[in-house]
Amino acid sequence: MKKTITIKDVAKLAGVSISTVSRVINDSKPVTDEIKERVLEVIKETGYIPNPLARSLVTKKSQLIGVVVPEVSDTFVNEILNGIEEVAKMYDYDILLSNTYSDKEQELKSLNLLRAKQVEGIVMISWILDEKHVEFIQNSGLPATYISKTARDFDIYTVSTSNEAATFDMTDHLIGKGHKKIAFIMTSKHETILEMERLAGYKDALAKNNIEYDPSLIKYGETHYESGYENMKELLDAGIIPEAAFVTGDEAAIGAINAIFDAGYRVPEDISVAGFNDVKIAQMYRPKLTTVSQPLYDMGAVAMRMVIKLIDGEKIEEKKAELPYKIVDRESVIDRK
Amino acid sequence: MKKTITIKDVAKLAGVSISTVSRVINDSKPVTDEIKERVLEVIKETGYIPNPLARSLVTKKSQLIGVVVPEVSDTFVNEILNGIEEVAKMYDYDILLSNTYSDKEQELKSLNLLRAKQVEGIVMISWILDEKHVEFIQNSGLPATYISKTARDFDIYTVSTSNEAATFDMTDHLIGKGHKKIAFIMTSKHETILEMERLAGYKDALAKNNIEYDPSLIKYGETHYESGYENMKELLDAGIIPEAAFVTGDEAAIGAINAIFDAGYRVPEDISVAGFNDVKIAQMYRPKLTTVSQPLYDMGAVAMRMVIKLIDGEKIEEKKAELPYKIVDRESVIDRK
DNA sequence: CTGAAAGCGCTAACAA
DNA sequence: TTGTTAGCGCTTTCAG
Repeated sequence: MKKTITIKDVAKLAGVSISTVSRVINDSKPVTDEIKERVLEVIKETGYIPNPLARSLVTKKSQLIGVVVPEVSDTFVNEILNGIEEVAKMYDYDILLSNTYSDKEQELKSLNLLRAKQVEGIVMISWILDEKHVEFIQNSGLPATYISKTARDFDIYTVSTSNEAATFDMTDHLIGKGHKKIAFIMTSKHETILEMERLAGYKDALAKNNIEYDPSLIKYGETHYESGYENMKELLDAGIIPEAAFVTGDEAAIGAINAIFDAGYRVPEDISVAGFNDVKIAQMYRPKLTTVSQPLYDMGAVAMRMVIKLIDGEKIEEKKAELPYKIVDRESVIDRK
Repeated sequence: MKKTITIKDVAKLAGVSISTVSRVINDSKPVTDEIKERVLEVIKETGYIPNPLARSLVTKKSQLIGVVVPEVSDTFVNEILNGIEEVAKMYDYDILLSNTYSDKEQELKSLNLLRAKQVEGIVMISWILDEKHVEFIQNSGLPATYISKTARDFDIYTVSTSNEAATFDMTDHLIGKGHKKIAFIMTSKHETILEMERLAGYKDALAKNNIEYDPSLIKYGETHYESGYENMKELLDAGIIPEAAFVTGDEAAIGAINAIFDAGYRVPEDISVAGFNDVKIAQMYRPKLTTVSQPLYDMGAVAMRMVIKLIDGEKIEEKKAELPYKIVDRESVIDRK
């Protein structure tokens, strides 16, 4: 173990007081050039690094921002994370990452933990916002932004894309391609706000096109591959063969496609499949996935930028940043007309 | 802003000294039950959380472990990370993540940064170990482990799988399936240790089976999808149509498969393709990828466990943990015999 | 078993 | 411009 060298050592070696040293490292106050140089010299020689812990303790600034995510290994989350990280680095913040596995209990724990760790702000990715958490964060007085699909009803800083509108558009797009019997496989559970909004979008599109709503075409699940596979398989096993399936997540959509393959059908010739998010694999997979593209990276970047502004006490005009989505038409949806 | 409540407040409210409060939160010394309860009561009421910064400052333990990775969004890295995180959480450590984009310069910076942040140990994932970095870490006296494919020559704590043996085995496996003209697409650049080891494995397998080595079948690249696609495309465009392609990374392998598709060939009927790593998508993709499976999660877990042992001053018998790999035979390789 | 006091490494008044 | 000093919130001797 190496003895760690402190500000005192530097001061002694340079023959000045510790405050002077402090001043040169932060250049917070003027210091004579000559002395400054001498101190810098010593710092270089000794390889001294200020202890950020001690510094944080007094300044109450940790240069840490807490990021809570439902699941790091989810590619969707991953791409948002890239945006978050980039901006954090740009402003010299470090990130404390907390994985909640979409567990509400764990989410609260993470929040607590992060607060304890003295983070200066929080970015939270959560499909479904919980009143309790919002309250918790607001009580803590910490600057925070949410990346979510269901933040509309809260008076908080959010970045999102319009979930309902996107669902509507994709459904409408599918109908436009001549599909009528459209399975709707959600990557969210029953009775959540997310589900309600999506279902509303789906139903509205149906209604607009005079197609009757058929509940047996609806499935609830999760974002991962297996969930999509299972749900589609259940449909097929039940003898329900849709013309198209709209799965609200790309990984799950690919799962669905594989289930279709395994049941002996072709995609898109027999059944078209559309996804949501436009994650990397959407382009890697064959057939390339038709999906709703969201500016994932940007969402992360914007959210992070917002908390930093909040930390710095800058004003933000608009609490809700709604980023644009778009339909990306690739190979997994066929034109039936 | 809420006034944060400190140990002093708790002490006053409970009518005891701060040392007593400290004792009950750490239960480091015996405290009368009655008093203990009173203090606990106050803590609950006030929602007091000890400031870890202050604590770390005196104990010199940050409960932080630095993890430096080449690229978080790489699925390979991601799965290792899961193992790392799980173990960290188990032992109550937090993780400070640093992304280097495989840049040697950045790697050194990250290391410095982490050290400054007072991490107690380091886990580093790096394909190619650099003498400088190893030296840096060793000088810092920080407990560290490396997850790497090329750590053999250093006297450091490493977890890895045998790169050369795995390459040999897969090549041999391909040959066993009746392939002779086997393209070898590496996800590493020319003139790296990694490349040399892999090439050695490949050549040895060829030699063992009396197949002549053909340099025009060899390509160098990177781990990502695009790189695999490009390399395969170049081969095909040059009129070189192998019977099989061994790509030393799954994402790149899928890229290669797509290049083959786009050129109008079938996989595996026309060209077999094998990958390396057995990342999640290897099973999601169709045809399912034949690949070398490495216990990614375990590698992360083992590495993390090692640093923690190191931090705790426990002895570790073996500096090199070499984890087993295995050939996973799925659908992307056909039997030609 | 409990309290007083020192001190972790640093910043920020306050004097000089 | 510089040094002295008082903390930041906590743990840990050291007395009692």
